[in-house]
Amino acid sequence: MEKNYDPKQIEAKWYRIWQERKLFHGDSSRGGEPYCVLIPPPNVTGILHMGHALNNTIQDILVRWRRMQGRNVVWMPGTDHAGIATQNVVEKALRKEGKSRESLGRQAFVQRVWQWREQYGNTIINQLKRLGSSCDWERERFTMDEGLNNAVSEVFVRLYNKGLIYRANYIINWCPRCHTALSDEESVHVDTDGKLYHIKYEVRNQEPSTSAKATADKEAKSRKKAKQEYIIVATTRPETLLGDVALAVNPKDKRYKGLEKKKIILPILGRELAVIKDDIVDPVFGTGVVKVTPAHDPNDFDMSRRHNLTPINIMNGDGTMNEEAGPYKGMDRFECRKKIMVDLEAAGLVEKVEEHKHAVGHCYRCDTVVEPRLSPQWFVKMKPLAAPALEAVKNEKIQFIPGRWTKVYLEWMENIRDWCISRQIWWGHRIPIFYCDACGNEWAQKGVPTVCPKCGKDGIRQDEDVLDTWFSSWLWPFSTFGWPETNKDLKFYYPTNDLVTASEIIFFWVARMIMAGYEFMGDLPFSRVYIHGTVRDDTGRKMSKSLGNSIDPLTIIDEFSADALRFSLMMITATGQDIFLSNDKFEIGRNFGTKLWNAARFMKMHMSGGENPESAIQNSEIQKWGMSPCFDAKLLSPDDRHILARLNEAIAGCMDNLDKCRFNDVAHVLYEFVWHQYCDWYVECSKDTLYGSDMARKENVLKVMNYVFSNALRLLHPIMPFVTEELWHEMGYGAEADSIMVAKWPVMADEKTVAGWGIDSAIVEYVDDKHDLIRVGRTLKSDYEIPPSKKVDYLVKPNTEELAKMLSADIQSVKSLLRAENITVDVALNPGKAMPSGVSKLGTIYMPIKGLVDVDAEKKRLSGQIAKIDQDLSRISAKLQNMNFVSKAPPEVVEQQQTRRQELLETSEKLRRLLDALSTAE
RNA sequence: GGGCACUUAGUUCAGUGGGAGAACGCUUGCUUCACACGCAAGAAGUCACAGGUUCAAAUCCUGUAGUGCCCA
Repeated sequence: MEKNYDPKQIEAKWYRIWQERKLFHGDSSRGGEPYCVLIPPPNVTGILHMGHALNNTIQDILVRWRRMQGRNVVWMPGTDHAGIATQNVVEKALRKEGKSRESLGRQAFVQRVWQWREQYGNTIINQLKRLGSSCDWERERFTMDEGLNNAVSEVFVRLYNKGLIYRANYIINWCPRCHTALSDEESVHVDTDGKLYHIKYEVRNQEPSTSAKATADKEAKSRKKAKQEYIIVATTRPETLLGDVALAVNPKDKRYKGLEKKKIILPILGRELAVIKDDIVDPVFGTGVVKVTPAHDPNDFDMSRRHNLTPINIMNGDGTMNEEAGPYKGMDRFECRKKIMVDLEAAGLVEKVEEHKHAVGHCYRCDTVVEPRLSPQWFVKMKPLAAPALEAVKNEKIQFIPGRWTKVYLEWMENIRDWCISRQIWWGHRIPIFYCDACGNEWAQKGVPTVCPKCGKDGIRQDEDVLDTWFSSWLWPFSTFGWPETNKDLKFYYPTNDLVTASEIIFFWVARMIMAGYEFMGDLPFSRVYIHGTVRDDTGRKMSKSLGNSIDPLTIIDEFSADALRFSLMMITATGQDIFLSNDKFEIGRNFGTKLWNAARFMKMHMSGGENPESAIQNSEIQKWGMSPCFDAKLLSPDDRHILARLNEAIAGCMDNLDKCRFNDVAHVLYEFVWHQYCDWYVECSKDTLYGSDMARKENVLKVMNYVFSNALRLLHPIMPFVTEELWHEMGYGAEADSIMVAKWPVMADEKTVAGWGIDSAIVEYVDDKHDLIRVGRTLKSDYEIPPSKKVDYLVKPNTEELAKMLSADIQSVKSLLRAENITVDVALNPGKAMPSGVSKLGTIYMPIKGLVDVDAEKKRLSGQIAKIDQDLSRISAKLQNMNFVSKAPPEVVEQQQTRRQELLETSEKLRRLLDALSTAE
């Protein structure tokens, strides 16, 4: 074995073998207990980023764990056609060729997108494989494939016929760059520094007049007489005033009493505006008067419907002004904003301009400022669908982890708004609505009709729009299993179990899947939703390509290995908290992988005899050592027993934390166990035996090591699949279980077994105390600047006769860890002369040194320790003297404090005695 | 404007009623026969602030300040 683990070839090799052996594949005919996870389908345009890496590592951990537990597992993979994003990518490529989608035509364009997908659409899938994701690739789906297409039409037709899909002229979010409607969720609000423009609208007194001319004359007169009257209207988008049809005030606002009787003149265009009263107007905002622009603002649109006003659309789909904008026709919306302010300024109609922070909608695909726009679109009525989905979360049939997301979900569901599902693009599921030119019939159906079902004529057209991509994603939990056809797999794996995703798509995806699950399957789609955090850079910014602060997971895999990436992510990812990443954090995983590797190398070395092959272990059963406890319980040393006890704890910790999705705790448990318990203590303690000549003991220790190590490998496998598989075979365990992927998940040894191994709390405590003794002994050496390799003598005075006996029988390991020449163990020890000493949990340890002891320095050292303990001691004593504490605190807490006080007292006393001894021995 | 998080060692973060923890970094020593991607020893914190509840608060409650996110 190499000194350092080289993951490159090894990771590729195992992934290939796993796939060849179909270890990722689940099949309902195998029966058993199903476990199913659905991948949040990444975009076909996507490339793997840290968010994906985190998301998929978590899923892979769950899936590999359950597989090892013997569950019948499917991790359903696939990609999402990402309508707008993909269309954008292909249009960009076309532009480079000097073409446009219009010049190609719809059919050719769509064909071109398919070509693009064939060529590049697998990028992210291949990247997921490098990460080690054990998806059931035979089942890979695409939201535009035939089956899912079928599911989408089926759902559309059903909802349409149920009256839950309707078409309406409504204010939607319009992206002038993508040239399509967006759902509310796709318009991302960004706090923006804008301006609040206060504009003067001319007020004229409304007079009963018969002719416009007479009015005009009178007005001309009155204008001469009195100074002009104006009303101030505040707006953030002055260009939209061209589409104003009214002004509105709050009916309770006394300042504007009677205003409705007056006539307001729209600046520039000179249109007459009505004044309406509406509760929605906030009297505190701006001047309390708002302009009403129904075609360009959702609130204004609602008002226009309440007050029967006709909207005026002033903009084209590309964000330029149309003929209704008069002199501004053809201008871009932002250019128009500038120009109109210049003109208003010139006319003296600008009262003031204030700085104003407000949230502006941006297209989530291209970041263009979204324009509210009135247009005919298709919507899904969400209220009826929401009811069972709300109920499921309320009564905890579906659980969010962490639980706080429950509120976010309920909040959104309770105020759910209809879902705009039509998009004015070409790449996507075409809306299965047909129109008959002859009889005006409109209907929804699957497939392509040739004649109108009503009149039988053939002049029929299909709706031009396509569906929102999420309209196919929300069916993912069952469409991927072949719905609407029923089949064994669908029955077996649905409802699925855990969903792992980010908070960003709770509304987009999670909520809608729950609704679709109940509507179309009559059952929930999954029972747990684990929401992980967002990956940020180390300054807290979201990682994004445009900021250039993203860390490419593939670069990390190349530099550190996929295992290192996965393990590091898990170590630093607290449940549901955001993660702050920087490159050096991945060293954690790499170093840990190397540690594991070397631990295996060490064992192998001793099994094969190392430099003396003739001392190699001769045992035909050697392959089985990892699989079951083959060691002789009678030959177990305290250290053996201790590590076996710790293994049991680690198994319990992993199980418990995996169950609760506390992945960082799983990683910490394993890190602590493998590195500190196993490598730092157990392996070090065992060296004496391994390098010794007692072959029976040596073999027994190796049996324990193999047993512990193989369990550790299995516990680690879900997090670090590659290195654990490699070591599994390297250690020969593969002869027993073909792949660690399907090796048995470790279970705790039961009480009887543990007792049979001679493990009890006393032995575990003894070894813990022995470690403490060794630590204190080492500190003595270090404090006296004695090189660790220099052999010295120690004297130990154990606390009890019992401990003395145990330690004497076990002294060899202490000797080797302290690099001691000789250790004298004696309960009655009383060294007559001054020497460095320390107090451990097991007893007092002395280090006789040649030459003079610096008594003052030693006194200072001990005094320092005493001071620290006395501090603790006085705090605890105060507590125990407090009658309130003693009477009100639970007895076990009081008892615990008393015990602790006793321990501290003893330690303190021993230290004082050492201090005294220093003085008297002089 | 509403909601949700967060504030603990130099840094990144765990901890959630009874002895302040980890990793990295730092200091010192170590070419100890698995591993320098290592070993050993160490230094390092008014647990944001102010009140309250409690025998007991980093932990629960209220408020303040700052940071971030989501929704309108």
